[in-house]
This record gives sequence, C-alpha cells and structure tokens, in this order.
Amino acid sequence: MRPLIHPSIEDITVEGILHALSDPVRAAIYAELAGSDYGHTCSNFLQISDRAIPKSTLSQHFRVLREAGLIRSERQGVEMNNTSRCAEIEQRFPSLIAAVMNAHRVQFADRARAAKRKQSARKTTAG
Amino acid sequence: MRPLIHPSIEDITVEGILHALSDPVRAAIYAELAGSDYGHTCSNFLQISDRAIPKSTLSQHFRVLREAGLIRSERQGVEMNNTSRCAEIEQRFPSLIAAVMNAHRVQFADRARAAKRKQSARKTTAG
DNA sequence: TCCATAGTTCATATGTTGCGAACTATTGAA
DNA sequence: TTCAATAGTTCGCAACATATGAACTATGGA
Repeated sequence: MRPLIHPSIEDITVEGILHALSDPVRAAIYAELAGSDYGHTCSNFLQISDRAIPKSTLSQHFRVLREAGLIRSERQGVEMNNTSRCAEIEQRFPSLIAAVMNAHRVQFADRARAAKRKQSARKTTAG
Repeated sequence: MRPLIHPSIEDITVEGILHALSDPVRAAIYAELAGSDYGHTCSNFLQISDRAIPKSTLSQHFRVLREAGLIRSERQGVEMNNTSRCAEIEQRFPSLIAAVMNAHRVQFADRARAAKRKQSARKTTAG
C-alpha cells in the first residue's frame, strides 16, 4: 500500500481545488468535513443523500480531495481520520473555500425550493 | 451549425462553473473577459502566455465557458463577441467569481516569485 | 492464527478532452 | 452572382480520466 500524498501548502493549485470541488459527491464530502471540528471516516459517506457510493469509488474521491490538498487523511487503527485543511487554504487563497461552499448551499436551497414548487403544482393540478 | 446554448441564470450550476474554471486556459480566457468592459473574439486567444492554442481546441473551451453560463457569445459579422456574465453570476453566487479569480492571481504571483528565485539561484551558483 | 472491518489497488468499460482536417457562416470584392 | 478570405464550428479518433466490481492489504480483537 503506497503512502498517502499530501501536497505542501505551496504546491496546492487552484485548478486542483476547483476540479476536486466540481464533483457534487466530493463537494458534499468536503462540506461535511469542513463544517465539523472532528474527523470523519471514509465509510461515513457510503451513503450520500439517498445515493449509495461504492467504496472503491469513495476511495478515489478521497484520494482526489487529498491530492488536491483539501483534506488530510491519517490512519487511526483500522479506519481513516479525514479532516479538512481549510485553515491552511484560507491563508493561501483567502475566501475561496467559503465562497465555493456558500455557492453550493445556494444551489442546494434553490433546488429544494424548485422541487417543492413542482410538488405543490402537481397537487393543485390533481385536486 | 447548431445554435449556441446559453443557460438561464437559474440553470447555472456550481459544478459547471468550477469545472469550467478548473482549466488554466479557460481561467485565463475568462479572467480577460471578466476584466474588460468590451467583448473579445475567440481568436484573440490563439496565443495565451507563450502557448499556441489550436482553434478547434479554443472553440471547445469557449463552448464549455458558454454552457457553464460564464460567458455570452454573440455573432457579430464574421466574428464572435464574447462577454462575461459575471454580474448575473455575482447575483446568484455572491463573491464566488471574485474569490476564484483572486486565487488564480495569487497562484500566478507565487509562481512568478518562485521562478525568479530559482533563476537568481542559478546565477549565483554559476558565478 | 484466524476473522472482521476499513480502505486501497487492479482491471476494464465507459466517458471526456485535445487537435488536425473538413466544414459552415459571413463579408467584401470582382 | 461567384469567388476568396476570415472566423468559428464540427467530426473523428487517439490519449487520457473516471466509475466500479473483484481482489488485495492493513489493523485490531478473539
């Protein structure tokens, strides 16, 4: 098993960060990690908003996040402890992460609102 | 020639924006468009920082930016007039674009600094 | 030593990207 | 009108990337 790669802060690239966060599954994982003050294991995410993620896929997603410099993964016994590196990134790329996470929240809220509207429209048409 | 696709503001996704801007060529194009108050043609970018971009590739890049909702392309005679949609995006995803563009600037500055350091190190070793 | 659990890696099928060649659209000149 | 020039787009294919089941590795406990 090859050692895990964690780029040093100056080797982190914008391209890498944006690419990593341009996938909704990875964005969801990262949002959870960045939003909590303790670590998460990989298998905490085998289920993401009603969608099952195969563990090999999950492992790849964590690798992308890790190698983009967004998270740090440390083995802790049989499992992994994954934490966000947001403080470091904030230092190098101020307000980038916050803006991206906020945008994801906006989009999530808009979608929920659209879905609700659609649902009530169905109800009125049916009734 | 199929008509150009411009998503309406509510159909613009964060994934799409991040993916579009995760490519350095596209980020450079977008930065130029967003930073000027007049439009640019595609062929203005056949050369980007000493690198030649084939026009078919350039056309694809513009398509990605356009379909992500980042730019608007309008035919003007024989050429295209490309303008950024940053005002609209700012409204939906506040400070996202600014943070991404700033991060790219930071990275560009850091790289230039690193290259300069390396160059002067070569000089002292040689002398 | 054996098993269970958590993740990683491999193989491969499927999807995406880059780019030369061929094409389309528009303008202007003959 | 026809022809050529210019600006972009589309096609086709090779190279690269991604998703996932199957096989594997690492760790801890019985």
